[in-house]
Amino acid sequence: METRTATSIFESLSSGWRLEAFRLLVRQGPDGMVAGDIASALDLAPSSLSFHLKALAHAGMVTVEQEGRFQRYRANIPLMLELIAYLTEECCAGNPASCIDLLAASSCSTEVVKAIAPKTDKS
Amino acid sequence: METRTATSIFESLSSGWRLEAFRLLVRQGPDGMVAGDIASALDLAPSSLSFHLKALAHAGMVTVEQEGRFQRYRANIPLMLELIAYLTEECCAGNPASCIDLLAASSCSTEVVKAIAPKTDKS
DNA sequence: ACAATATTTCAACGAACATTGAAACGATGA
DNA sequence: TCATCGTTTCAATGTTCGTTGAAATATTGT
Repeated sequence: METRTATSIFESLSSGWRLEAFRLLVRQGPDGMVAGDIASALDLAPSSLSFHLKALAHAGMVTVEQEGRFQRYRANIPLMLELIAYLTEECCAGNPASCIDLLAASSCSTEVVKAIAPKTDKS
Repeated sequence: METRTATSIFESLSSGWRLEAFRLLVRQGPDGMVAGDIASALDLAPSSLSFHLKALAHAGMVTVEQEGRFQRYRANIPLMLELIAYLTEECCAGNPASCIDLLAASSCSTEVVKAIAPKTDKS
């Protein structure tokens, strides 16, 4: 991932409204949400939400699909994970062992470990 | 992690200079770097670098320690991982299976898997 | 075609950010 | 203590961001 891409994503997540909108869409998963419902959920003016969704879409963090008279937005999970990889790869490169130890404390890694653990330990 | 904390961090990483500085410090690991060396490495005016380091420090992404007449900066790796956990926990909560599949494709998770794999498989 | 609905675009205003150079601060060594 | 070095602070400037309300666009149902 290029620096410019990463800064664009970070900028898109640097607003409270945009971060809440993105996390809301992450929670909805593949179903996504239409603009009006997002605006209602966040209690934000449609005009302002559109501004923020456009910023998220420009950064690639959400996708939009026309659905009748609605616009359905979805979180771009793969890109989110690319961003995480971008941040962590340098850490791992430097001192993999300590980075892994720290990652083990994160909730998502915990999920990963739980998914892998059964193969390593029966207890 | 609170939304406000996360947006503060994202904002701190939304500038090219700050992202480069942070990644540089991540690469240096526990050794960190003094301000002047960071300025040289990035070819940035000391005054401007100070502005950006202050922003990173305010967000908690770097720590600073006086060392004689130098100021030594270090990346706050644990906070970076907390941020990753903040982003990924919602994803995992919704549909753990697909989130794990996607995580497996990320470079750092690859490192994690490599670290765990030997316990699970001798090949 | 017309009206209603969903959403975006636009202009304008105020607020916040980034760069610059000069000045100030604090630590060091002669 | 004096000069020097490393770094930060400050003020000024130009740029970018966020909200608002009105207008425009696009889709649907009558």
